[in-house]
Amino acid sequence: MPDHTRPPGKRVTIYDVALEADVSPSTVSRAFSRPSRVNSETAERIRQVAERLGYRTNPLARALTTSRTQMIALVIADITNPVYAEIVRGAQEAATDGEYTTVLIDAQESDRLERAAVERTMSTVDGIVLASSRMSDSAIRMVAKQRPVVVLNRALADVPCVVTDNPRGVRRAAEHLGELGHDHITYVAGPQASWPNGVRWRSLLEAGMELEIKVRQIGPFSPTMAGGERAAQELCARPATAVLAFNDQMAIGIIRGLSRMGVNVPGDVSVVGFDNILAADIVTPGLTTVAAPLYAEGSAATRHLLTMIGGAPGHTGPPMVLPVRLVVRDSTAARNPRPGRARPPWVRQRPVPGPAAHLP
Amino acid sequence: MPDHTRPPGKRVTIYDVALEADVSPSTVSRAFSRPSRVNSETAERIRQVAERLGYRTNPLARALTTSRTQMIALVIADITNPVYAEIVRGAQEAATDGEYTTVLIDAQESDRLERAAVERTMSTVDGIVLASSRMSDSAIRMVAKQRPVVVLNRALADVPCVVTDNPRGVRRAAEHLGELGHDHITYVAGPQASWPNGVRWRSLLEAGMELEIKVRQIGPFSPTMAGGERAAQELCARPATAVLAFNDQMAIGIIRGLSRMGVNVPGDVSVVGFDNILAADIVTPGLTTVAAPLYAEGSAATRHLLTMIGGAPGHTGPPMVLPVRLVVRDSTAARNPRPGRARPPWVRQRPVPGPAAHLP
DNA sequence: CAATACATGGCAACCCATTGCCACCGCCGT
DNA sequence: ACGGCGGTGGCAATGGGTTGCCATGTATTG
Repeated sequence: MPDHTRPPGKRVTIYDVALEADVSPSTVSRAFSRPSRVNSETAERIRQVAERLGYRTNPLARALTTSRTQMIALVIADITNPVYAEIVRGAQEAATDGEYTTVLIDAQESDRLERAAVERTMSTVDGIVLASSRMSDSAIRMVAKQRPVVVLNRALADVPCVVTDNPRGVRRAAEHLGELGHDHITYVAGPQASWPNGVRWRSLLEAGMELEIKVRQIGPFSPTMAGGERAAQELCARPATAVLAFNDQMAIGIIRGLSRMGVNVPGDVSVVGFDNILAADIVTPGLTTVAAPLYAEGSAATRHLLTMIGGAPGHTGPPMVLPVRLVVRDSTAARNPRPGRARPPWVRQRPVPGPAAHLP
Repeated sequence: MPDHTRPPGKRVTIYDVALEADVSPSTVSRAFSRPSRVNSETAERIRQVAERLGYRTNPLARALTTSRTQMIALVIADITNPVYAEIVRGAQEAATDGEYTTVLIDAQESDRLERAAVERTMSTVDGIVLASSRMSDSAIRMVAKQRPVVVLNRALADVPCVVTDNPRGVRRAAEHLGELGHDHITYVAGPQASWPNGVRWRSLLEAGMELEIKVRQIGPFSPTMAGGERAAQELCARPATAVLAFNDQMAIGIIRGLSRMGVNVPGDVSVVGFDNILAADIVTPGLTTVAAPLYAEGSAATRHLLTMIGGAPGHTGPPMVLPVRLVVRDSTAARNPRPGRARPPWVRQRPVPGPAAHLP
């Protein structure tokens, strides 16, 4: 029997296996990549020899000829944002199901970093999921030209997209606030490079129109707690009784900022967030928010990407829209519960400029 | 002038560039990988042609000969846990500085998944950072034999490690609770596969010994809010006035669970967590916790890995220890502030079994 | 029994870049 | 004028699999 011990440090290749199993390298290759193409007994023998020698097929070498690495990239805007955790989980599950490995890339909310990372990774992966990309439309199309791409949380012609039903979410939030007696909603904007940010504002404009609620926008602010606290300061200068924040982190920041300044939520101001992150449930007061099916987003986007890689035409129809729901907690309440108070007590003396128009 | 338009879908290779620039492929290769080895004018010409043709060196092909992919893997136990966000940031920064790409792998707290993922990825990366690995020591050593590995949040002979000063953190927490009059601390354990979990408990045993504070352990529980809420129920059966939780998420879960049962934190029970996640600051009451330099952990581990990849011997001395600090917030308070109450009012009638001994 | 079809396995080209080694050139020193 | 030398650039092998095509050998069919 030939020696079992290979010189250490040396990779075991199909050639080594071929030698031991007394077949040609191509047969060894086929035994793994197209088992039906080789006699089952031979295949079994090869598999055993391979096992004994500790052979592992080299994915890089394989990729060189097949140009399939069995890896997909998942680009997220900010790993610090808990929203993405669930999305990642969903994507990972779908990828694993399809025998794919996910490489996660954190763009740190930076257009530049995102492009650089995508650039570097592109040639190494079979496809890309861009979750909340901060890149420009044209940059995304550029990427999509070279690799299968699915875009998450953003709609873009000619590129397959998965989005959540932002208009409906905003509408539900506005209805909810309206029912509580609020006739004016302030939208606290997040990053301008964020697609949902624009959509949410426009949806709020529409909803305001239909529901006869006035709306205005302040910001943009960083989509973080710190950003929310800064927004709170600005809110003091231009008071509001109902606030819709770009996301939960900002909403939480707003609540903290307001309470630090003696403003009560929901007594004086109602606050609604977006995303329903875990923290929304643990803050005091619990945050009313628009919940999205995070896990489903990740998994739907990834599954679609996988079919594209498998050769399906990236059906460039309308984006796939996932449903949302409003989770009502304690950060929203009826407006001005204290009778006789036209305005919350913390309104500064400076008169509020005439009611904000429905901006274009 | 030859045609500028390449057949679409076809990758541009050094051969294409060589043809256009009228040099041999090897010269093109050298123009990029060892510019000093080729005439600067030639190199410039080649670079321009390459630019015009849109040539990008194929990292896979390069890796095949150099066996360097310029990628490292960062394996984390649970992407849902916000602790890792900062670690990832630190690691990513260090990697980017060294011209490396990080591929992030989420093990979902599963030994099995972690092994599988590492297995799949190993041959594709130049090195691995295992952050809070759930694998067995032997499995880790196995991996370390094949690729440079740095282990984070775990000490392991023969493998380079980066850990935080758990003993000191526990000691500080115990001192803090002792100063508040607590003479008994209950440790709420996290995953048994977690190395810090064991260390924290043992450190608490030691600290208890020295500070003359009794200690006991309950658990293990899942290191999540849900796990903490379950722990809270068990805490009701076996009351305590001071609790040290494995991490912040459990601590928050414990606080919620307790308050749901009418127990006041910190009035009746003081709770201390570990990690100082963002949420620790936003819950009510604010969570007293042991803070670790997360970002530094990730970056230190990665930098060390990079030097190993660069050829340095993975100095297998003692682990690198990073300092911690105690962040005191509002979840800890003096024991039994209400005079005349030997025990908090919520103690069930069933007598508490004799004070837990200092277990082995 | 001849003719054809199918199941297996080998040969060799190919994927793309890297690199050791050699060849050529112009220039120097003697 | 000739040997030697540094600077450039090309040839060809290499890394580890994959795959089109052909050559067997066996099984099926008329």
